[in-house]
Amino acid sequence: MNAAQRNEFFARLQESIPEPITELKYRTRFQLLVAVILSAQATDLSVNRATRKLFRVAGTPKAIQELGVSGLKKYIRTIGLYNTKAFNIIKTCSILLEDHAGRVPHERSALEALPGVGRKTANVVLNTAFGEPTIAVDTHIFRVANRTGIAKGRSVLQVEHGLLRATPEPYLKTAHHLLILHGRYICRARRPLCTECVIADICGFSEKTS
DNA sequence: ATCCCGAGGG
DNA sequence: CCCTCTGGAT
Repeated sequence: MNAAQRNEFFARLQESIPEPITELKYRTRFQLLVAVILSAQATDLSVNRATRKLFRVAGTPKAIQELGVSGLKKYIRTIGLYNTKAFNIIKTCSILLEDHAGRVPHERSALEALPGVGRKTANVVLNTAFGEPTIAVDTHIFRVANRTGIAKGRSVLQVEHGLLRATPEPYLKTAHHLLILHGRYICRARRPLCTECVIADICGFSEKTS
């Protein structure tokens, strides 16, 4: 894909997606961090259902820490991987309180030092909470990048670096949400809606499957 | 490479 | 039944 096509790629995605923002519900950076940890291998709908009650009762590091692991589990039992997530979130709350004055750190290294936070979650927080030009490669973006050919790679890190090079500067801050929302609703894992896709003509995938 | 792990869709 | 969902730790 050449430079003109890459520009067209993002220009059309932006036109078709008026609000390229997260669908996770949160009020503070801390709540976003918790929601993103919970979103691993889970739908945002499932996460929002749980956090609606959780954040109403406990929306701060101190309040969630006071719930304890078993107390927190009661709110997130309907989300997959809840044992690990409950343990990690309680531990993350104590680290935030002890080392960061209860605030979410802006540094990648400090974010990735939190249990349950890897490169993908750190990238989401840096982009969504702090407005940094990061691209978090999740299951959707990995699929969209490889299918369309905007950035091919076998590993998520490979795709992340490819996307950062392939994305025109004006789209660096919104690329993450443009790609993920396109992947969720159009370029779906199964039965992608190529006939409704605004970039089908510059994508190598749809003609291969017809 | 494997485990964790509920809910929704087909 | 199957696959998929904004992964991380070992």
